Amino acid sequence: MKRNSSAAVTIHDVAQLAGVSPATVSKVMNNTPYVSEETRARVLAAAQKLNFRPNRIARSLKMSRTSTLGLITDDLEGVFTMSMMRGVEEVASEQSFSVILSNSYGDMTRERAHLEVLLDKKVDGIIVLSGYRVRQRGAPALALGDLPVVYLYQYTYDLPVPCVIPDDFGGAVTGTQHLLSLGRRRIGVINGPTHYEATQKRLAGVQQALHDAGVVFDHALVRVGKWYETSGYELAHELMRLPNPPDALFCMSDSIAVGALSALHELRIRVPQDVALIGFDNRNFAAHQRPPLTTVALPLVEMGRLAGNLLLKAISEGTESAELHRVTCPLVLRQSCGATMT
Amino acid sequence: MKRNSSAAVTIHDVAQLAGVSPATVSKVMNNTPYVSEETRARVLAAAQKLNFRPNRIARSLKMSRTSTLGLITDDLEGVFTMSMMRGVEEVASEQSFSVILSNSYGDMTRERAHLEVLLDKKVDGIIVLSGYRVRQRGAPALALGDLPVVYLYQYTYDLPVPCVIPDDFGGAVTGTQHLLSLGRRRIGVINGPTHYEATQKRLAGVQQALHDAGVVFDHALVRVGKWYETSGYELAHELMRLPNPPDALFCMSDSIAVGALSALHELRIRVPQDVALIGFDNRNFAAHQRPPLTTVALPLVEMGRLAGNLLLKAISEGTESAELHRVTCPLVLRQSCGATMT
DNA sequence: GTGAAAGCGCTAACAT
DNA sequence: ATGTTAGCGCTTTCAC
Repeated sequence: MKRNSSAAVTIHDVAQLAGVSPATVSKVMNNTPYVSEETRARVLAAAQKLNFRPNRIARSLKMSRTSTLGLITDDLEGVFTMSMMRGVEEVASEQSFSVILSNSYGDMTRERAHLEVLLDKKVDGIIVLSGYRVRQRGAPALALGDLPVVYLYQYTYDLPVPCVIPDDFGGAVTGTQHLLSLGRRRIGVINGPTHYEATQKRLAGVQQALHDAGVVFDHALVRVGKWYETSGYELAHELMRLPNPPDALFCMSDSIAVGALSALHELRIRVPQDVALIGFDNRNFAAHQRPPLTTVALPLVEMGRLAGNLLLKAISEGTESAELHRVTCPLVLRQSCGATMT
Repeated sequence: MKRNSSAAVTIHDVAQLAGVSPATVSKVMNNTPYVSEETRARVLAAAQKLNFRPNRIARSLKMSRTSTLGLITDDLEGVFTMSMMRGVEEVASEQSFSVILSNSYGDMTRERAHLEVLLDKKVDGIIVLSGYRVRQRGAPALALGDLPVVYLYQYTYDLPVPCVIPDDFGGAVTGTQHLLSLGRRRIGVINGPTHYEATQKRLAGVQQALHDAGVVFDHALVRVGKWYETSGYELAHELMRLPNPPDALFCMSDSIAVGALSALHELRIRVPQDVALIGFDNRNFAAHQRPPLTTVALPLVEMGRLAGNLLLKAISEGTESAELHRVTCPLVLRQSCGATMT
């Protein structure tokens, strides 16, 4: 077998073998109606025999559609990025679209360079993804003309494009209601840095749920730190040292919750009997804690899927909606709050 | 501005404006020598003015090279996948290659489908990545002809392709030597499930290092469990209950180490004073433990870079080496072993 | 129902 | 040093 055995079999070869014209083969391959059953069969047989696979590049050049999406992220290391990408890839491949992955590191020069390549390669649309928590940002680093775009885990007012973010507020409401339903009334909150929008939305959600339930919100029970374990550990200690300590801890990240859990263990405070503990994010380690961590999930895969679908829709329909989609954050019930298991 | 304002400006338009032939424009754009400085300047100016960007699809069709890599993974959720992808993306974009991302979920039917698309889209090469710990596997689900391929985080003997995996054995040796250098002699090992190759290599590494140092290896100090926190917690308890307990714990994943740490805290055993603790993987939570976890790093980004470079090299040189590359796992010094900090 | 012809935007001999 | 020509492999009017 010679080296270049892959010497492309083309539509011509098939045509010749089937005794028809290339045009007819094309019609058959694209399931155009009005081809006689008989020729269709002959062509198909020939294609099969030659193991013919249409050259998508040639097709793309002719049709100026590539069935390819660009996905550009500012963080190809972050813990949230991957699940969203997975969602995008899922819906894309369901419609036999491919996705080209680019990492800008949050650097506008790199973003522009990548966007240029994506434009040159004629992708049919682009998803601009942020790996960090929800943020507002401006237009892409390069004017994209009328190429469909959707923003994922971030939003913009500088461009009329669909944006997909989690409903942090609603998630916090859900988590708080859960705690409330379990009879907890003094709910401590360990939050992340205040400059994140998520931090504020989540705190607001707690307040709202408390208010709706007629429970007074005690500011003394709120602590702000980093998103990490160490913060959770220290701040849980602080909170439990209070004269009138909380009977529940709502940690605004699972990492914080794990740190808090460690503090609670150290203090011989039982979870969930003495203090109910709930996290946020649903990272995969949450299931492996003692006790397994109840948490409000970031619907990352769903968000990715939604973004992908919005983009695909924009591509096929040629119209975009500029809506801000907030995806529901569902409660994931495990043991750290003491609710019955399903 | 009309909707289809992006009405592609082509090489013809530039040629016309510059008053030369399309061929000349092409030469200029591709930096072919032997174009007079003067025309080059004129063409460049025209291109600039029209904001001309060559259509890579047309170029690809003509040259049958796409400057695109396919990356197919069996796990677009796993904790190791992302960093490797990042490495691949890095080296690819350094050479202005794009990478198309596909997820097979480890399913051969899906793998074949994705491979077909990648072939149809004429990618220049393919990386087949496993997101789970090192494994041996067979050929791709579809014959790839002479398209360059490299295996990442897995290897095969069914195909003469380069494979890139971490040096688990060497990493375990390094970790053990570190413990030894700190005066520890009774080294407990908490390992993952035995059916992983990594599990065996790492244990072998510990034995080797012990042997080299003339320290006898005590089988009673080895425990096998899952890769998760809960396992680490339970097995650390078991180990510390021993009549003659270990003075160091080598946990073969950071998750296990975190669980073990939790057990040690519970037992009021000080880390590192009473027991030195070392993990494996260098997950990002390792830095946020109390004390921060010393660990043997999985060189995932490096591995991705190497795989990418091998593929790029295979593409440009038209030749592959079928070597098995084991990438060194470096020690990441933090506080859980008591070594001086740098 | 099927085929001939033109062309998507580019590159690469080859000629000049 | 520059232009002419002939495709790359496919789709798509438009005849027949």
